[in-house]
Amino acid sequence: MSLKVYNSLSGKKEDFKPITPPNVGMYVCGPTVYSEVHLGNARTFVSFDMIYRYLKYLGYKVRYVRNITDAGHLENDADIGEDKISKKARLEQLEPMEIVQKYTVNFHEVMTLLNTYPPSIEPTATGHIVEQIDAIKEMVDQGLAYEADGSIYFDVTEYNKRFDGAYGELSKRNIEELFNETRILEGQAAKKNQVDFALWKKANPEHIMRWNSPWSVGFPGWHLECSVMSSKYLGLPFDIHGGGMDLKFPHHECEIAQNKALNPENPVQYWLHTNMLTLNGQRMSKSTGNTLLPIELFTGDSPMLSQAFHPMVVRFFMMQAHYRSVLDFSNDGLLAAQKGFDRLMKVYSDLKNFEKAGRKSEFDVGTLRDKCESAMNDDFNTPILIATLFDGLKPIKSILNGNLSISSQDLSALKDLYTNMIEGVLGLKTIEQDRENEDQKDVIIQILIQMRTEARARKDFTTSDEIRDKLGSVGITLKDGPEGTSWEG
RNA sequence: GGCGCUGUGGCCGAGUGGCUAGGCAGAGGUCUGCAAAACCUUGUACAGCGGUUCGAAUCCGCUCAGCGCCUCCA
Repeated sequence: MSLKVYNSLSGKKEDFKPITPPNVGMYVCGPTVYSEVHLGNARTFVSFDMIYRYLKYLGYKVRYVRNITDAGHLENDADIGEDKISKKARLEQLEPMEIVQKYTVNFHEVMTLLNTYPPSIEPTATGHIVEQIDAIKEMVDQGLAYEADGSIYFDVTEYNKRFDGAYGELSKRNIEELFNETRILEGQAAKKNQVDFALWKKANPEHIMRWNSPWSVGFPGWHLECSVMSSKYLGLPFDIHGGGMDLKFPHHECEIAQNKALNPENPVQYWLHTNMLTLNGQRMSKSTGNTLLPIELFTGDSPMLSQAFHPMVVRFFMMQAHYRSVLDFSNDGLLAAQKGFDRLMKVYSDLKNFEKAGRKSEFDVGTLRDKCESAMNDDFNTPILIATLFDGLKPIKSILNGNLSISSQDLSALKDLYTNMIEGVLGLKTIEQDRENEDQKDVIIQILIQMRTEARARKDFTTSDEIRDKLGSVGITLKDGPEGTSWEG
């Protein structure tokens, strides 16, 4: 069975056929680095990281391009629009590139904690001003963009005439209605039409991010960087373009228009969009205080959380939902995910250390692998993959305690399967403890355990229970098993 | 108002025209001085009302509820 992906452009699941196999080009819209990366961003990039990982698992050679938007992101589409980066810079009294640096570093830190691979290329908008100016010139020459008061706008009406009403093909939007919805905004008379969007904006005197261009000293429009950088590094057409659903319109719609203006064929084969994330059932919003930063999740520093959650638990939680479904973050959901994650990883880690293979196999690794792969081949269905991995836990436990025989060949295939799926595809890794600290703690607790064992041996349960209860009150749980007592906490 | 999505057992969350999702919690059992842990077993759910069908939670229609996008957003 081969990979199928849901293409937002057609609204259907389609067979995935790269243009030049085994190479795959994938472009994902990255963050605008003007504030700390938030959970929704993180989910999108974790989703595409999983997609990247699975494509690699299938043997594709993937060039994964994810941009950093560090300029040109307008606050709104009116002429009074201001660049997000420079606005923040004025607020914080910093150089614009200082803001960019600060939040780029923050973004990378969070992505590293969530165990995502870095993209193959991570281009910045400010590093491609020349290319953007060239693209604008080309569009002006073709009559698909016009100048107004030092700024350049894309002429959507003209584009639609030449491309058979293509504007709106991705977001399924009716261009006529967009025209009718025209609102009168102060100071935006320069545009011929409300739906036209900026390719170049003339900078106001107080605007501190600015570059020379043939038209004015200014900065590029937001949508242009992605068109320019995706085509520069992946060529046109390329295989996959991804991003959050909220970018479908206008951002991706505009990207398609720009790319078609520069090169008439469809720029992208498969458009993949990840769904949004809610927090306690509501959309995240700074104004209502319903927000959560990844860092707050990892440290537990939020009134919404009862405890800290390890980045791997967060990632596991995300992988338990399909990337095209809305995912609701809640403390209870994370708590349940943590338990499931621990159970899965415990057995997985025991499996890795298990060496006692038998002569024949009573367990069919191939069937399990097929199930894992068909789950992922069906538009990257990670919830099914995880369910399948859990299904495998029972026979694995039987193998571990000697009730089920497995050949050495199958044992290594089984280990490979779990490693490939858990670490490779899902991008999960075992939570490593602070070993040194743990060891010291263990020595102390072992002494108490021994005292309790002695008390129990002489049936002095008052003393033994006192030890257990006092340890319990500081969060250490004793577990009596057939091979003695162990602890957790 | 426009476009789109969702409504699944206590909670989270897949899927599907007839065949076990899975996780968490709960219940029963094994073990144990007791407890915890661990292990084993266990749930017959799919918003409501109509319709199509031999058969629908799965397809169609309506109703109700919720959500997202439509302005910057991943």
